[in-house]
Amino acid sequence: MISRDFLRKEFDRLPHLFRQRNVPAGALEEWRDIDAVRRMRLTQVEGARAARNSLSQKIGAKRKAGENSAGDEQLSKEIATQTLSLEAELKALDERLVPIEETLPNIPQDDVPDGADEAQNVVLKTWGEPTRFDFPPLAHWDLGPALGILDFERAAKITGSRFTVLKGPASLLSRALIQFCLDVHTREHGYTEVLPPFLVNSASLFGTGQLPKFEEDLFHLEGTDWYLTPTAEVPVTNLHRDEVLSWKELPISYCAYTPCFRAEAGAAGKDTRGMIRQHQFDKVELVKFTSSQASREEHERLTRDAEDLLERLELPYRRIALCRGDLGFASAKTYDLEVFLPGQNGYKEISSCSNFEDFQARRAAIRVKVEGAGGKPRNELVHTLNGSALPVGRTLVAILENFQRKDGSVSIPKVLQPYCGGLAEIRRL
RNA sequence: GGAGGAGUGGCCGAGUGGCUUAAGGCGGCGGUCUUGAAAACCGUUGAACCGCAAGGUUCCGGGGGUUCGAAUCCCUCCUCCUCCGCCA
Repeated sequence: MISRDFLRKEFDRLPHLFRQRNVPAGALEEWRDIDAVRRMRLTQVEGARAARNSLSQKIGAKRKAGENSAGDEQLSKEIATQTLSLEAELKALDERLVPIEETLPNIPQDDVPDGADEAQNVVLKTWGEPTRFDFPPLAHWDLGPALGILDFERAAKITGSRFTVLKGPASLLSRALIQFCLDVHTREHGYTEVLPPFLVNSASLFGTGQLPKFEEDLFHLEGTDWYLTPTAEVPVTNLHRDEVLSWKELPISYCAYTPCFRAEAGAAGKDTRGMIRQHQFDKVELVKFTSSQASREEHERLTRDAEDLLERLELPYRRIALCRGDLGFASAKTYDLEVFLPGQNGYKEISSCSNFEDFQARRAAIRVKVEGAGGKPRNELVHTLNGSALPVGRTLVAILENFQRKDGSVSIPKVLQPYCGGLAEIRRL
């Protein structure tokens, strides 16, 4: 959420700050008009309350002294009756104001490239060369079933489309990847591992920005307030919801493995083959809580932590800066990492590393006690960041496609072999 | 699932209708003392909102109600604890 104070003070600049960010037409003007009336009503209501409070005090004193207070009691009642409609109006204005504020997206950092959609994203760096083969490389949806390690048909039978059964070495590799990612982050990158609940409530989803705007992307458990988590970002960021942290603790860095569940509403016909876009996938996620001063630097570091894994796995990738129009709702700046997939002869998103600044922290009330002017302690909103490092399914796809050999077998990246009991290659089951 | 008990500031905890402007303690911050630190002592220290300011309003798990007045009484929901049942 954007602060009300900021909206007021910077109102004239808002159309510029929100350009290309998909803000409904007229929403800002509507917000300004309601806010102006609301402040007038608030002042009136609070004045009436102050009058009643002082009357109540007076009544108490009179009664104690044994004096008659009937006149003051009558007056207090009259004020209450007169204020009733004013209070109702104030409540109604709030109920119109808050939904507008809740659906305004975050404001991008000033170095985020202009652009309406993904076509205007900017390639910042490329690591490695697209893998070359002296034979026509297969896509994983052909390679996997041929090896007998990916089974899309039976998954569809058990559950439906956009699910996959992993078998034998694929299942092993999946497990190895989770372990590998967590080990590197905890032992070398300074993250603390967390294993959170996979079901989250609506307050948590509101905190990170999935609700109320994106409910259709989620799986909701009927008759409950529980949703299947779409990413570990939700439970892990909400670890500190409604808390005041100490500046000494920052930055806090967590990594977490969870399965992720996405309804993929509106994705019909997109990436329907293979296991690129699934209703359920495993992912290791990085989440940081930082001071406002440190968040840009920590964003670079977090992105490097994700890239480091791809480099160790010998997977060619590039780093993309998302343009304003392609930025997610809550993000102030996002780097996407794209891995090279021979089966599609192109780069495909494998990680998304975002700085949300105080947008999520304001929604989730995550604060830090800092020293303010004159040494007085005061609360400041933290900055939250997160990134995938790495999603297991897409990484598995990248390994299968990049490490395939002419005879249809697949070699296993060196760093993963110890995690696979020394297994060096996958052959047909 | 059943029966009891309990939710008060960053933490602990007092408070059963108006001297609560939430006592006291811990922790934090500043100071005195000290070569430095510790201890001791002194001071200070919740949040949101309206307002240029003075000042004001709201918040004692959430919501609703009674009352001139609610942390305190009533209703309801949530969470935690204890015991019982069931269970990996």
